[in-house]
Amino acid sequence: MKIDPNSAADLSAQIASAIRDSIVSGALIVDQRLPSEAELADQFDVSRPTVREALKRLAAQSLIRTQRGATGGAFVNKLSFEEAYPQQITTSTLLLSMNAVSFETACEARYALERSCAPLSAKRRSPDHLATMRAEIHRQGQPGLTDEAFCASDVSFHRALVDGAGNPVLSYQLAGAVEAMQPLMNMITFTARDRARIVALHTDIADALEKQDADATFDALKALEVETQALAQSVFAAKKPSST
Amino acid sequence: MKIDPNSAADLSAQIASAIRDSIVSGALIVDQRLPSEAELADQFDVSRPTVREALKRLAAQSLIRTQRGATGGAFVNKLSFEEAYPQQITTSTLLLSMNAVSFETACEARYALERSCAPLSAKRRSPDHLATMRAEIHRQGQPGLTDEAFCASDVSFHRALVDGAGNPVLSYQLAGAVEAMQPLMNMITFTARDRARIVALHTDIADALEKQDADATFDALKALEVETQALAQSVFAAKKPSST
DNA sequence: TGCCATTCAAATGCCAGACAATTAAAGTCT
DNA sequence: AGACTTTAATTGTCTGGCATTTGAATGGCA
Repeated sequence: MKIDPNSAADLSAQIASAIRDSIVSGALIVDQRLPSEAELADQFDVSRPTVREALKRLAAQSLIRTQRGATGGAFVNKLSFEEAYPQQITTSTLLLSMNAVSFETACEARYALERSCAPLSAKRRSPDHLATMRAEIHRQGQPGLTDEAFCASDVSFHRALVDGAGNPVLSYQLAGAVEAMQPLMNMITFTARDRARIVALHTDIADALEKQDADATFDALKALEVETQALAQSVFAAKKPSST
Repeated sequence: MKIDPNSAADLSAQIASAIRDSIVSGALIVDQRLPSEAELADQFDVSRPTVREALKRLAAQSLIRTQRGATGGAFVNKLSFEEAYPQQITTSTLLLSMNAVSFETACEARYALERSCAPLSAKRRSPDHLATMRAEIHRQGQPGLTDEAFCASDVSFHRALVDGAGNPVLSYQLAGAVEAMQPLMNMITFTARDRARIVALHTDIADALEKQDADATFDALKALEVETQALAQSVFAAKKPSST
């Protein structure tokens, strides 16, 4: 594990990169303690603050955790799906907002991914998942619900659908796509009529899942995408009544 | 933007979190310059090294970039898909290796996601994408190719398929799923017979895409998943000849 | 002996001040 | 006007130090 003091890159970035490589390659294993900051400073021939900056970089990616005290230090962190979710969501959200991704593109991706869960979820969904979906559908039908709360419930509904597939890798990947859409969805104002249509489609999905009918689930999701795209188009068209 | 000096959390983590929130919420916009380290230290009432640790955390997530010199400083970074790819891949790889995700689960997720690109890719794939896939297929047929090179070519092939859908959000999400599988695939040794079967299925996929036949693409991907799962099962069974 | 309080040492968290390196802008000379 | 020099601002790095946390060793007491 060596660094180049003459490189253009920051020393702390190089050190972080070296340690990261050791973790990814498996040279450092989970829960293994890294040398103390002072020892690392010696090894890399830099000062302690520089080492600390490197460690903070790794901590920001949840690759290590630090613990104070006598037996403390930096430890290789077991990256869990739970820890990775928020990062994935933050990154996805920023990607959408900073790259002028159209609603259409984001929506297309989201439903394409979600449909990929349909067959698995139809096969494996637990009664719990179904109950969550039914509960969210019920909430979505309540009058007086704000648009934000409606969207949040929508996210919960779809999370349950995705989690129903019983595949943590899928759930992780989908978390970004589904949750990152929320800011975009929040830009839409839902009329009572819109909500009724969406609730009806959600009910179709839940019914199909209850019957463990993969094809019907798939089709209902497809219908929901079409509905969502149409709704968005009409809302955006109304907001920006362009000339001619 | 305030922090609590009595909180249990590190000051640098709190500061990073505060700035991150400002970026995500849109209070800080792309390319906007943050106050200098000295000014931030004043504002948050901490020392400069502490501010620096916070900034390095944000830099590790590509949320800011720093520039030295007279007009330098920390700037809100426009997070691009290209920057986000490697992070996504690193995270996905670690998630798989650290959480004892079975080959079966990872493979299932990967192909489920990939199949979601099939209809779009069949519609939109450019001649370029097709050419890349054909080239990789040809490479995969070459004798003397190492298993690692074969797997790398496999990844390129599937990347082309995914990119063919022409949806950057999909490409981003899939990058993690496809590339993170590579270390797992590398554990498999491919016989010439295995490779021939895979190449045949790859050819089926390319043919279907060329004809813009979404259903055939979907089915060929399904067949490839079945083949891959069977292959992995036989390899793992051979490696671990359990008792009885 | 067994248990509890105390002390100790190791490690991270934080700070102050300083210097080096870089870079663009302002100033100066031809 | 253009090329060169100076200057100021900013990040990158180092030194040294103190505060805080925390587990472990120590020692006293029942």
